[in-house]
Amino acid sequence: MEIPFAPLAPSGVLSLMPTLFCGQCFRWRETEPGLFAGCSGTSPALIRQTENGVEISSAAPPAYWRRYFDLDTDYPAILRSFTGRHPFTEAALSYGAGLRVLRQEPWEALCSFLVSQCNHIGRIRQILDDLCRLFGKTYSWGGQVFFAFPSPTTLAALSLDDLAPLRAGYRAKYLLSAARHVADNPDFFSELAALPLKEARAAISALPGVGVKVADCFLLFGLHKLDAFPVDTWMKKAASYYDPPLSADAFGPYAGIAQQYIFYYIRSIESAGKGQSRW
DNA sequence: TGCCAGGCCGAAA
DNA sequence: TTTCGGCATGGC
Repeated sequence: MEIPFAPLAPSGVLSLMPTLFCGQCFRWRETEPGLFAGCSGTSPALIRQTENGVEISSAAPPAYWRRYFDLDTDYPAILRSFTGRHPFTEAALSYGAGLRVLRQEPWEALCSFLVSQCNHIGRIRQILDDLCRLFGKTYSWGGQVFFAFPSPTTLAALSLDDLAPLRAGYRAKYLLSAARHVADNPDFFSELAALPLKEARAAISALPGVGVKVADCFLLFGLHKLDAFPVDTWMKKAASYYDPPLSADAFGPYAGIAQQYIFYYIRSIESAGKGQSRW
């Protein structure tokens, strides 16, 4: 049976490859060239990039995915505010054209970056896929099987032994403590979202395994606080690519967006140097 | 075999 | 306040 696709974004507005594979999320996969399968919340979707733009097939209403891809935020205006900062930034903005910072489910984003610490992209994806396959609800759409991200309540009821098959190492205990905290405080994320960046950062940093890096990644990718700026050792290592060093001060309230374009660009340079294919 | 990976934690200086 | 070893795991 033919799968119905509906227009989501016109050409030039949203580019799926940089958006889904820039390191802000880990569970989308490209099932065939230009076609991507993934799940947000309880909503599986197939999304494809065509010459006319992006089209989507999902049971969830278009408004859900418009919000997920942040299509009601004026990215051209934001990106214009970055012009003139530095030639390296200009190159990054050009390279990642169409990249948008997703409005992911906060719980999934928190878990994703707890798992990400001191880990490879491939293993992050593997661990999160296994987590969903083992403990998430199953959905089918378009002839494909999808696994939703398990809820905090579901994970809170598990033990370290239950998580052992994930091979997540010391990160497993961070997942469990976060799950138990959120399960005990159902309004945790909505309360954090209402706080200013500094206070929200302090609150999320109180969880075990959440340091400066995980906190800022969560604030940017989970709570869509666009001024969060997840500088990390990797970014510092890459400082040789730009002078003066990258600073959140240079990008104002949208430092997180600028950072992500630059991060994506640097990753491409590093991968090319190693002779690796797209990550 | 050794190093590294979108780090964090706790102890020591 | 900064520095540093340990922490789990697996790919290269």
